[in-house]
Amino acid sequence: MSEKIKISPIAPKAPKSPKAKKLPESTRLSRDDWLDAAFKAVVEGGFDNIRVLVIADTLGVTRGSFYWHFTDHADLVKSLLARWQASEIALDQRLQSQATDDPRADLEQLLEAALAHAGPDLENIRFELALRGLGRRDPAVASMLVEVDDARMGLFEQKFLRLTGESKTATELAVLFYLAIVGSHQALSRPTSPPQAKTFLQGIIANYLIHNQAPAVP
Amino acid sequence: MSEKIKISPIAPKAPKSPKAKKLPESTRLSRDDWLDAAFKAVVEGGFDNIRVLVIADTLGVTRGSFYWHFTDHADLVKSLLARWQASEIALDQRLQSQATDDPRADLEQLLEAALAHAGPDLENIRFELALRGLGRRDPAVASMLVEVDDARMGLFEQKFLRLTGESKTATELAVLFYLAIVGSHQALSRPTSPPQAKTFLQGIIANYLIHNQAPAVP
DNA sequence: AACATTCAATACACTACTGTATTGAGAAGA
DNA sequence: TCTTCTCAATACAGTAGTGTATTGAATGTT
Repeated sequence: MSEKIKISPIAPKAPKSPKAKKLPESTRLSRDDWLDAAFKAVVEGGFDNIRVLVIADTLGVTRGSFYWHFTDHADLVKSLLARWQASEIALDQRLQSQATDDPRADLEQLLEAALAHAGPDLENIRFELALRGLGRRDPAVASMLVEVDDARMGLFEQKFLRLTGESKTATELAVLFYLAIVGSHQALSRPTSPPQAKTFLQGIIANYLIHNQAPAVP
Repeated sequence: MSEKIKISPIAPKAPKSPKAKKLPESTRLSRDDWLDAAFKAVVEGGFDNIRVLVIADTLGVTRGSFYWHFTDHADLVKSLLARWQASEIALDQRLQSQATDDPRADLEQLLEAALAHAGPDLENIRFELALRGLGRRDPAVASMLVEVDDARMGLFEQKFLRLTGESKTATELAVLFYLAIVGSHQALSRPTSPPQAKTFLQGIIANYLIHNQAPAVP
């Protein structure tokens, strides 16, 4: 019937920018691909490093893709946080279900999970630290972190309670245990941190806080 | 002699924007005023929150002032880091000079300094955490932090050595002590952290790591 | 084949910054 | 008083980013 008159911007000459860095060169992108890329951006430069233009570049697409999968920048961040929290809850439940009858062994496993769960290049640790940084500015993030922290603390406390039989002591040991873990995250996330650092710290924490090998001092 | 012909931009009508927030309304600004303001910006939003336009606003001046005192944005950041490092070294030396003959008392004082040195609204702690965040992206900052950390560790180690008499144990206890302190920084810097949190954590650390009150567990 | 869906490219309008160059005003010295 | 520093205001040019609207190309679906 009527001829559709369409203004076309310019000729679509360059079909792909030749700087696509992602290996799955062929397929289209999913929402999770964007979340993965955003995760990496956070690991490398914190939450302020989430820039859709930049991430689009690393994915080898334009922002046209982004605004298809997400309504806006805030949506991306929110989704990323939600995904992290869900995976964190899942991890906690998995750890809880793996409890044995030896509280010390359980604590060792929890410690291992907290430090070794690091993932390739300490990704998870670095992400979590960045998240804590965000929590210092954003109350909503802060309370999410409190939830996660409390859940973890609950696990620790439970184990220490079976170990000491005394509630107050168990709480205090769990707190100390958790402080040491968070401190380790900082230490391990330093760029110069050598590979054996993890084993070193893990050994110290296990020795003194799980196996109570503190030296007797007059 | 010759008449100087000068093009004047527009009439300087508004002498001050009416949103000046700083109290010293009258005087001119010094380099340190800018550094103080940048410090606060970091405390509130990390190093990415250092924006000269914004800081100029909070100081009630324009960026004209900034580019008088600093060559550029990087200069401001560098100066801020240098000032922090210097004050940190000074603090360490002061603490070292205050040593008594009781290592435990010394350690308590070091712990107090590490947690209470927080300053108003935990400014110092929050700044240091932001700094660690920056260190994760910037190798130069990272090595500065390693220096500071090593100096502090040295103090701790020295005290624990006098306590235990054994080098390896002293190192390990010092590490654990430091991990707990860094962990405490994270915990205390949470927006919802209650005022008694500091005393609580401080008590636990002192009890278990300085006074060795770990419960005997079979 | 016709059509609809899904994903991506482009252009455009807008905001928030940095850095530079120039000008001006006030204080301090001569 | 005249001049020189010192510090700040303004205008201008440039960069980097968001968000939106439109178009286009593949990939199903019927």
